Amino acid sequence: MPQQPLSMSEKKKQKRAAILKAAIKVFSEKGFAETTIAVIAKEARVSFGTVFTYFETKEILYEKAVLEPLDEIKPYFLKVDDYFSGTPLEKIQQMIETHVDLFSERSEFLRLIQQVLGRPERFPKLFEELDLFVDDFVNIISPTIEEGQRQGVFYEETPALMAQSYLAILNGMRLTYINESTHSLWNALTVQALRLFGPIIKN
Amino acid sequence: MPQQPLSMSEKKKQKRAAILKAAIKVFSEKGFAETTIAVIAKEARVSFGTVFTYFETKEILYEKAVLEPLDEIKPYFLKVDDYFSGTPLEKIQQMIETHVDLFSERSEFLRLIQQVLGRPERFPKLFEELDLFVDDFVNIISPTIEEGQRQGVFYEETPALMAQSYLAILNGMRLTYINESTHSLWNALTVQALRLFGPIIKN
Amino acid sequence: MPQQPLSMSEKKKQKRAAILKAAIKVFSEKGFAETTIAVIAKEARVSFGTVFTYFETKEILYEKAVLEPLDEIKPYFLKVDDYFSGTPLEKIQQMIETHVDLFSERSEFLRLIQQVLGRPERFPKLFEELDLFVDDFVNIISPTIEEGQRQGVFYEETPALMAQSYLAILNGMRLTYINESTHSLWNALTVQALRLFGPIIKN
Amino acid sequence: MPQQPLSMSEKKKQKRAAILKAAIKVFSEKGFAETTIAVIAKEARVSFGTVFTYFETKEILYEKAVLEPLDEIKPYFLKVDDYFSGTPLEKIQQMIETHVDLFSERSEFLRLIQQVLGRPERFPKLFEELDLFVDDFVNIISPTIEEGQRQGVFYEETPALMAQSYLAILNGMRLTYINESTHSLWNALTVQALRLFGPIIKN
DNA sequence: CATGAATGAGAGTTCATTCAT
DNA sequence: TATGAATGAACTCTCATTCAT
Repeated sequence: MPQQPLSMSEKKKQKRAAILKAAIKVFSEKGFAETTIAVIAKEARVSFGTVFTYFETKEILYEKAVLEPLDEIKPYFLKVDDYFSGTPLEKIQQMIETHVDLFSERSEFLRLIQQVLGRPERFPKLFEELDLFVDDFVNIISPTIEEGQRQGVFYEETPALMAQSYLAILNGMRLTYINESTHSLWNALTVQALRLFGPIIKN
Repeated sequence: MPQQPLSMSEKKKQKRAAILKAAIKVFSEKGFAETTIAVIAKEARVSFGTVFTYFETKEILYEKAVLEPLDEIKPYFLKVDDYFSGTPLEKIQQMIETHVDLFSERSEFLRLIQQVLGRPERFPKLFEELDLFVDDFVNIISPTIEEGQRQGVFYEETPALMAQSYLAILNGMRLTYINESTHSLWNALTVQALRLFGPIIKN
Repeated sequence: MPQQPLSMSEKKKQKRAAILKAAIKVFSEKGFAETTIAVIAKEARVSFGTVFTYFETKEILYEKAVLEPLDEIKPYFLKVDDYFSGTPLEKIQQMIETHVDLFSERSEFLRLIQQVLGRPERFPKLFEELDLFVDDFVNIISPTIEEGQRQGVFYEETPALMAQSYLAILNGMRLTYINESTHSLWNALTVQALRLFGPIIKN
Repeated sequence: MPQQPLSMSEKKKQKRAAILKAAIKVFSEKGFAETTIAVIAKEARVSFGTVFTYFETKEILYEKAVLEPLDEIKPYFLKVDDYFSGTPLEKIQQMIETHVDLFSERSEFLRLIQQVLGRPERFPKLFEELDLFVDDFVNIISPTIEEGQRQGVFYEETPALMAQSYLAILNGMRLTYINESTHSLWNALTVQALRLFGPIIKN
């Protein structure tokens, strides 16, 4: 019986989640302007009025649809030491594999981020958020890069630039490539990303 | 009298060019959906009715606005031997510098390409065009890469992948970085791009 | 135990009254169309679902919200002999003072009535009710007017018209004036209203 | 031929006027909130899109629909000396007749003004306008009232109050009365209004 | 050719009302 | 009985496109 109110709010949470999931899907495919609330509602199997019950405006829904996936991938970028271990080279290698995997399985992440990066004046708040995320990533990853540099396996480059060029290549990975699940392609891309850090000879 | 129709068509060409230029600017900033013909017309200093005199629909105008810049940058990707010379390493280095320069000065190129790449189902024709462009680039650049590999200065990687990862990092370069005209940043990015081809130690 | 249902219905009555009071306030300020049930509910400190428990539709709630204040002021218009005494002039003078006071303290009365009078086709039932009220007032007040006429202190005018012009001036009193609680203004207005009945020289 | 451009703008003016006329009609009947642009468009026999060609928003259209009639009636209130002549009593009498006539023939004036007066917070700009209009009227009419007072035919009352009570009775005149075109009723109302100024005995 | 008025499909948003809990 | 989530009709406003001038 004490679960009763919980199950109530549980149902609401589920519906909210369903709408958000639908929004992420549709927004990532069609962008903000060409997405209609009606389509999101249909995808979420609710009436379009219900969308407004959970999200006040389309704009707010978009923000949530961007920030929620961002929060989901954040740990894989910011908790490097929790997820990856070994030598700096090994850690970076694991990280890259994880990131490529992440985007290959949930390409919406990439699309939404690209949409925001392409329109900084249109989505200033979200852009700012991404900017901070980049800064955080740079700060988190720098010590590992520096250690690798001391070990002589990474280039003597400012860690910030190395991190940013890595994000650039990640970001620039074409969704069409990504969605092709040819493992050999991923491996190759991973190696190429790694080469931004140090001179890697595949064996 | 025979000049009359010529000067007329000259005037018309100029007007058409003004509209297209305005369209490139506005589309690159606001994307297809959030751009209105009225704004393009204002930017081009013509009435919005005139836009339709030169371009049948908004859709067609967008196509031209994407393809024209694409044609403009094509030579710098496809006529590698005309523009760049020296050893493979030198050629690739010159090429990268040229491309980064190109995007840093006219970031609309990058924006428009990213818009199309982010919506392949929405702009199938344009996407196809970009796809062909990538293929062409890969074919053009491969001999140079292979020669570099034979000389032992480039990684032993399939040239296609190297070319594609290069395009990825170019594409992923953030417009905000790009627009900052700090030369040191460009140089650094150039070096990082070069590292996708071979192990480069800055001196 | 027999009190239980009584106290229950007491509680219900209080809640109903709270909602009606809130409705009167909000409807008088915002009119029918721009009032939302949600705002009334908030004002009454109940959930908006509860409003529908007590009043089937917004339309019905509006009717009650108009008629209840009307019933509240009715005695002051229709029970002239109960409230006022003395010569016809004295009675009318007292009446006017009472009416001006009434509207000055609870301007919602005036607002709601004006809303209905301004939209006879929209609120036919309520308009009819007001019409009957006017007729009743005319009938009630006529004997006093006629007596005053016999005494030579009132104009020789059809009592109906005198009553109606009096209602007109009452109705036309601007709420902004009314809400300013300068007593001198009220007195002056009272005198002016009185002058519709007979030639009054202030001393 | 020089008329050509004139006739163009003439046509536009006519269409604009048709829309405004329709707006005045519908707004006066249904109020702001319950009026839809579609109905105004239908009444004006244009597509509803055309309404927005001439008036940016519904709000702006309402403002024009209130202010234009106001401007139309203003002269009859503010140019007293141009329209009326004779003794103060005669002038005021003519004025009242004119005003009652005005409202009896174009009752929209009255309705629109009442709507604004009933919602000062909702229509602050329009309310302010009406306030200024009242002030102007008071200033204009005061000399005539004062002269009448010197002649002993008007009450010794502050002219401002006399003017305001006159506006009150005008404003409070019920549209149902007004629209009944029984001349005897108008005459009677005119006399009653006059009695706010001085003790009038009908003969 | 150039212009911009006219049109109406289509989108976001509001809100009365219903009804399951 | 009280609540508030769900619904969808209805409204305002935008804007590509057409076409008369």
